[in-house]
Amino acid sequence: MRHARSGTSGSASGRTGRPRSAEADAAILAATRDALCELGWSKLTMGDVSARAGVAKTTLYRRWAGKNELVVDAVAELFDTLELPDRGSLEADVEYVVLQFAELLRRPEARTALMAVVAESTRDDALRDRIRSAIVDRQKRLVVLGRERAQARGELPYEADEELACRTTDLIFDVIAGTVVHRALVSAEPVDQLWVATFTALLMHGLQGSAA
Amino acid sequence: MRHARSGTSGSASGRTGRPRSAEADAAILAATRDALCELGWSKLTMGDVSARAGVAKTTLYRRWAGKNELVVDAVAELFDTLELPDRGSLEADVEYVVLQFAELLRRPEARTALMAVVAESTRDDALRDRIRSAIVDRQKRLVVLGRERAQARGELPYEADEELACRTTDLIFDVIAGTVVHRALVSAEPVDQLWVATFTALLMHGLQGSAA
Amino acid sequence: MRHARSGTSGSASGRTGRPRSAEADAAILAATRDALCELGWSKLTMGDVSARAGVAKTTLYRRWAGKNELVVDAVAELFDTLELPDRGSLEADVEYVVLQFAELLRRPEARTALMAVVAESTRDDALRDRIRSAIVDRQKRLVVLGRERAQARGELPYEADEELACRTTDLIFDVIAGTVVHRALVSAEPVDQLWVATFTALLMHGLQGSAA
Amino acid sequence: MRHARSGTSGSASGRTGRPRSAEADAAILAATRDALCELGWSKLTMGDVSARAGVAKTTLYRRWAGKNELVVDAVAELFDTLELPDRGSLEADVEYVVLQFAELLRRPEARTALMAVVAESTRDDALRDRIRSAIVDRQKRLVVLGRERAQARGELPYEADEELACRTTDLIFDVIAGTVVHRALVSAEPVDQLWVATFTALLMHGLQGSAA
DNA sequence: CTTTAAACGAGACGGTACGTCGTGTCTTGCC
DNA sequence: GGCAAGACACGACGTACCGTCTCGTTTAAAG
Repeated sequence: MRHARSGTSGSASGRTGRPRSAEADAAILAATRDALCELGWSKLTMGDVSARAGVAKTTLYRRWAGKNELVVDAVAELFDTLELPDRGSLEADVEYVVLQFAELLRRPEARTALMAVVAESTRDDALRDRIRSAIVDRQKRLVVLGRERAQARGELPYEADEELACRTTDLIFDVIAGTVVHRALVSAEPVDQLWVATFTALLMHGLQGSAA
Repeated sequence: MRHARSGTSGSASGRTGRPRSAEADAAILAATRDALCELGWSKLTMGDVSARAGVAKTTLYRRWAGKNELVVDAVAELFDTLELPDRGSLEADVEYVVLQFAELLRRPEARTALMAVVAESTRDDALRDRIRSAIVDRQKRLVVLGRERAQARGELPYEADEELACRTTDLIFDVIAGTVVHRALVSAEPVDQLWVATFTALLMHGLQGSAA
Repeated sequence: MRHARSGTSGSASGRTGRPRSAEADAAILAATRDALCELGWSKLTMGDVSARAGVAKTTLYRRWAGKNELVVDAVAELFDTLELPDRGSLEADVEYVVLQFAELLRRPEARTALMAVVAESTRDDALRDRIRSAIVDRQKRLVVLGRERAQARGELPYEADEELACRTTDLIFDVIAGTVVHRALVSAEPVDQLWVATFTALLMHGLQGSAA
Repeated sequence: MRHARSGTSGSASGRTGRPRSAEADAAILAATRDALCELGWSKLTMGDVSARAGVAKTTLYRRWAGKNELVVDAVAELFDTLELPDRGSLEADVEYVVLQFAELLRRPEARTALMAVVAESTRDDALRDRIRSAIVDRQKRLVVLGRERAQARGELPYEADEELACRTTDLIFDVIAGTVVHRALVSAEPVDQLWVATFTALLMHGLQGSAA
């Protein structure tokens, strides 16, 4: 997750020399989110972040290779706050996760950063991998969890074919995340209760029809 | 679409002085797409575009306010090439438009630019409107057209409630465009025949279920 | 004397584009001398000079390759103010030029800059040439002038051997300039009336003895 | 000569704790001269010196306050190698010392460092004193020695006025050192046999004339 | 022997300046 | 007036050193 000499991190990272400040890491990521809110992606500068964090620019570059990597880590922490409590039915679970995701996308730091790093990742394989591991794959867990619950409830059948199940999970993830992002950022229309209900209904019918 | 004195453009726009070169406009937009391919959004510069187009920087700024506006116009031309020939059934039409859109998103100039301008638009209302009018609303016609054909074929019922119809169109547009973009750029997985078929099936069931 | 496209300077320098600001040149050189006085050579920065001159850093670098070249030009203007009015005798002329040179070396901008650029020039041939042409060779004129006057007065014989005359001129120049600089900057002792008289006496005896 | 806790230096300086490494001192000064040769004054860095000496930066700063002080000590060791064997006459002694000094100034570490520290000393009184005690005053001994020998030989009269003798010594020192430095570094001309002979002749006539 | 305290290597740290690049504006002179 | 050329003020870039600090380790003399 960090630049150079990370990997093992912590205990045995390097035996000699002054150890890296853990406070600095936290301060930098928080400062990055602050700056994203105030300035947006394109006007965020490394110098500004370092100043907000009360840290030297070199300290920043020692840990992250650039703005892209820094922002991915900063917003990944936001995405990790998403949860999926059991709402009693698949439909309710879907509605809940859609609303929660939409709420996250109302936060200015998430709005401005998410599309920007994805845009950069189209020309930077390392960045794409970082986004995938730090954000995408971690959130897929919500879909997996919802599916398992629905299967336990008998709302969805168990899928014997492992690979098919995986493809379905990916598809559902892309449909939910993609549609919400498009609605919120591209169409720039509100993700309100009515829209969520309509979208969830469409998705439920789709799921049940496909599963049949 | 242009900066200052645009609208009518061309012949009678301003009475005195040398008229603006129409060749320059085309050259600039083409050069912008070239530069997007080679350099990507973040490394594309106004100076580089002007040099590629064989045009002075002032000429560029006389027409567009900045990089954002220029790139929106440049990629909008790409999106206008999308078409929807009648494939005989709603399902076939959907598959076709999904494939065509995915193909567009394989072009490097579209990949890198689309997400980037959307990211910028989260903090720039004028830019959001420009994107909406130059790209989003123009492509919504494909959904409307598909719907009308399906209704003519009897695959979908006519919707009396105008506003409901509009909301449904928007939803379908967000689902298709959002899902494909997410698959292609965020998940970074291929949009192949198998995936398209699965996605279309899900969508068809969703539509039929909701419409019932 | 300048960076790039100088040479012919002025009229036909470059036909097209905005011409370089002559005011900027003067402001930069003045700002450089100011900064040398206040900060000294080692704490003078290009950024500070550009700020004092009310000019962008790029404007500075467009004209000079670096601090060394800039400072040479800035102090060269100081050296050009040296004059040698006819004081009636060779001895008086020598005393006058020594005093005037010592006075120049009391100016903080000259003290700090002169030795520094010479130090740099030991590893930079281009800089050495620049110092030679902008400062050293221009001041040698004072020695030549003093010699001619002394010959006209009959204080010194005319030298038939051109090359010998040249070597003598160089030697006298090194003796006067070197000794005064060493006294003022290395020994850091005052160049007062008494010292000048003693030094001049030594020099006059040396000249007459050698010439005999 | 050193930073902190020097003065008394050596054995009883501080009673307890690990004593400073004498090897480190020598390695650092040697590394400094090496670096001066390779990089010159302005590109010499404390970090580089410490690396060459196989020593931590802290070890370096524990002994010297900065680059200036370090370099003064490093070149002072060079100057201490100058000697003045009895060549039989004042003239021969002068020629010898001039040649030896010129030879020292051909060494790149001396060329680049000498002028640089003098330049710095114009704004740093402590540095000027250090240069004076470590270099200037120590070399003045050569002039004093030459004078005493000449007096013993009867080439120069004994000077009763102590203060006048001292002023004369200083003047001769400034003339010799200043002229040679100016010839070698500012005029950047070779100090060859012919030039030395001419300069020495001038000086001898000057001395004899003044002494009369 | 231990203790004790400074020296030592390594390297992270907050700063400052570097020299370059991109932006958007301006000033020329030619069309 | 459009336009190419290019200078300009501004501000961010990523790097290099500065001199200080914080670690863990080593080393000699005092107890």
